[in-house]
Amino acid sequence: MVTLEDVARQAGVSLATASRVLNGSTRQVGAALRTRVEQAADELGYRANIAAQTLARGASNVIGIVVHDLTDPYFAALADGAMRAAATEGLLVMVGTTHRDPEQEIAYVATLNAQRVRAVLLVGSRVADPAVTGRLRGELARYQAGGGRAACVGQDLLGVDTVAPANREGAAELARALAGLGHTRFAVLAGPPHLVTAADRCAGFAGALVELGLPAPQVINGPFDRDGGYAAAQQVGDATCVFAVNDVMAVGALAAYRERGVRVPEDVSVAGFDDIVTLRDHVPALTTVRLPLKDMGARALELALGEEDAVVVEQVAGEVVLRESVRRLA
Amino acid sequence: MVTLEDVARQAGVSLATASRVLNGSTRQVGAALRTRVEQAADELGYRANIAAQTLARGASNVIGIVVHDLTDPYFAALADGAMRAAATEGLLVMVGTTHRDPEQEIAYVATLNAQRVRAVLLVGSRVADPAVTGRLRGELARYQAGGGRAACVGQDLLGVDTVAPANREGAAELARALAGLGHTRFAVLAGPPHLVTAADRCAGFAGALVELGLPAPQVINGPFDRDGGYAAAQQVGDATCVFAVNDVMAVGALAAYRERGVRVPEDVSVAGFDDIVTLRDHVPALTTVRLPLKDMGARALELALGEEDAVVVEQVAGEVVLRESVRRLA
DNA sequence: GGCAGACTGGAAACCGCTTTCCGGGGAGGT
DNA sequence: ACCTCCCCGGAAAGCGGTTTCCAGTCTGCC
Repeated sequence: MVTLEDVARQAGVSLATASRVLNGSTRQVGAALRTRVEQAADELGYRANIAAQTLARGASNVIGIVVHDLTDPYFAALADGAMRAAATEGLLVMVGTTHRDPEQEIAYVATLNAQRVRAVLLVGSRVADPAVTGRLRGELARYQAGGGRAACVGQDLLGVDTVAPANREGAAELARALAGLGHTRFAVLAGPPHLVTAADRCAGFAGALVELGLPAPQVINGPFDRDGGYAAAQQVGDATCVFAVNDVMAVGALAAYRERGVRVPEDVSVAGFDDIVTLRDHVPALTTVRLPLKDMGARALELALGEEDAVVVEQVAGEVVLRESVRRLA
Repeated sequence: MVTLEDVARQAGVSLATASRVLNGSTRQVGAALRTRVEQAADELGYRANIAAQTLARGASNVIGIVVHDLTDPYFAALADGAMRAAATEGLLVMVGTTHRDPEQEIAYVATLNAQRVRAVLLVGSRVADPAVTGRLRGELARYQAGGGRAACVGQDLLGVDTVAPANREGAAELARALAGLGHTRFAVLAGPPHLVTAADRCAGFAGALVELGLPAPQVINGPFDRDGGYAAAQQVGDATCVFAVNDVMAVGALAAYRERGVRVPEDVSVAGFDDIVTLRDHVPALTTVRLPLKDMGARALELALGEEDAVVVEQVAGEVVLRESVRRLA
C-alpha cells in the first residue's frame, strides 16, 4: 500500500507538504512542488488512508443510516432520499438493517458510534417497549456526548431531531374520506400492536370513525408485511371497507381476496398507507395516504447535520389518494 | 470522547492491558484486572475508536457495496442478500448508489479503497463502453494491489470474482417456452443497448427465435426502468408476445396496455425477467425468469472474501416461470 | 539599503489503538 | 533449594495522516 510518505519521498518534499497538496488544506503550496507532488501521487497510485485521516482530523465523513428492511420499498425510498442528500454533501453512507429487531438497532448505534460517524439516522417505527426505547436513548446519548449528531424518521420518542409522519392524522383523514363514500362497517389490518407506526395509524383511523358516530372497526393484528396483510384479510368479518396500515399489507390483502374470488372494490373496498411507488401499477390501484418518503429521508439528514441546538420535530402530513381499490357505497 | 487511555487510568492498568481486555486479543489477562477494566469501561461509557483500530490493525471490518439504484427492488434484493451475509461475518456495510452513472461507480471504488474496506462488491450490469470499463478495472487493480478483495454481480468483464446471471440462456429458455405456446411474432422491450445485461437478454431471446426458425423480433430500445417499459410498449407493432428485459419494465408495459384497453394476456402476452418479489402480486401475474437474487448477493460476498487466488466466475441459471401474463395461442 | 510582515517548506507532536518486546514472578521439575 | 519455563503486565514503537510551530525567503516600503 502506498502511503503519503512514499509520495513525499518520491516528490522530494516533506510529509507536511505532500499532505497539504493532496488533501485540502488552508495553506498554499508553491506551484512547482505542487505539481511534483501531484505527479508522484499519480504515478504511485496513492489513495489517502481514510482511517488515518479520520483519526488525525478527529472527524469522519461518513454517516450511518439504520433501517428495518431494505427490501421493503418504504425503507428503500427513505434511505434513497437520505443517501442522495448525503451525496450532495460529499458524505459516505453506512447502511445497517435491523430486520426489525430493536436490539440490532441499539447495537448499530453503538457500532456507528465506534466508527465516529458524523451523524446517524434511525429510520423506522419506534416500538412501544419503554425498556428498549430507554436503552436506545442511552446509547444515543452516549453517542451524542461524543459530539455525534442524530435524527430519526418515525416517532418523537428518542429526544433527537425527528421527521414524524402524521400517521394518526393521515389515517383519520382517510377514515373520513372512506366514510364519505358511504362505508360504515370497517376492518383494520392493524399490524403488530407494539409498532408505534402501526398503532398510531390504527388509532387515528378508529378515532375518526368514533368521531363520526360510526361503529368501531374490527381490529386484526398481525405482521407488518405482505404476508401479514394476506393472513389478516382472512379474518375480516362483514366489513365493507378494509384499511391495511401500510401498502405492502394492503397488497397482501388484495392477493388474499383475489384468491378467494372476492372482488375489489365491488365486494369490498381496500385502502393502504404510504403510497409506495413500486406499487403504483398495482391492479386495482390502491387507495392510500401518500407520504413524501424521499423528501423525508433527505430532510432527516438535513436535521441531523443542522447546527441547531434545540431538538426539532417536523410533522409531515400525508395526502389521501383515492383510487380504484375503494368504491362509493350505493 | 472517552479514550482507552482514560479507561486504563481509571482502572489503574496500562494501555496494553486495557486494550487486551476490551478488544479481542490472543493474550490472556488476569481475572482481577479484567473485571476492573471492564467496569471502568462501562462506567465511562467507552467506545473504541474504530478509525484508530483500523489504522493500528491495518484492516477494517467494513465492506463496500455499490449498486445502481436502491429503490429498484432488483438491487434491493441483491444488496439485502449481501448484507445479511456480511452481518453473519460481523462485517459492516457501506452502500453506494451510482444512479446508473458509471463514473460514480469508479469514484466509489476509489473512495472505498481510501476507506481500506475489506472487500467491495460491484452489483449491477456492466456497460458496453470499453473505455469506462478499462478505467474501472484500473481503479479496481489499484485497490486489489493494496490487498483489497473485490467481486461483481453481473458480467465477467472486470477480471474479479463474478456471479453472473445466465441472461442469454435464461432469455433463450424463455423464448423457447413462449414459442412453445404458439407465439411467432415477438417484440423485445430491450432497454438501453449499452447495458450488457439488457443486451444479453435481448440477444439470447432473439437468438433462440432464430434457432427455432422464427422471424426476428421487433427490438425497441429505451430506458431500463418502469417508464422505459411503458414508453416502449407504445411502439410495439403486431407482435402477439412482448418480452421486457426486466420485470420492472414489464410492469410499465402492462400499465401502458391497461390504459389503452389492450387486454393481457388475451390480446397480447407479456413476459419479464428477474421475478422481483415485490411484484409477485401483480395482476396479471408476470411470466418471467426467476433469479435467486438474495443468494446471488450473498454468494458474491462469499467470493469476495474467499481466499482463492484464481478468479472464479459462477454462472447462475434462471428458471422460467410461466404465469398468467402469457397465454397459449389457439 | 534595511526592516517589518507575509509566505512557504519542514520537523515533530499528536490522534487512539495494537502489538512487540521485556522483565518479574510463580509453578513445576530435579 | 535452584533453575527453567511459562504467564501476565507494562513500556514503547508504530499505523498514516494532520497541524502546530519554527525558520528561511521574498516582497514592499520607508
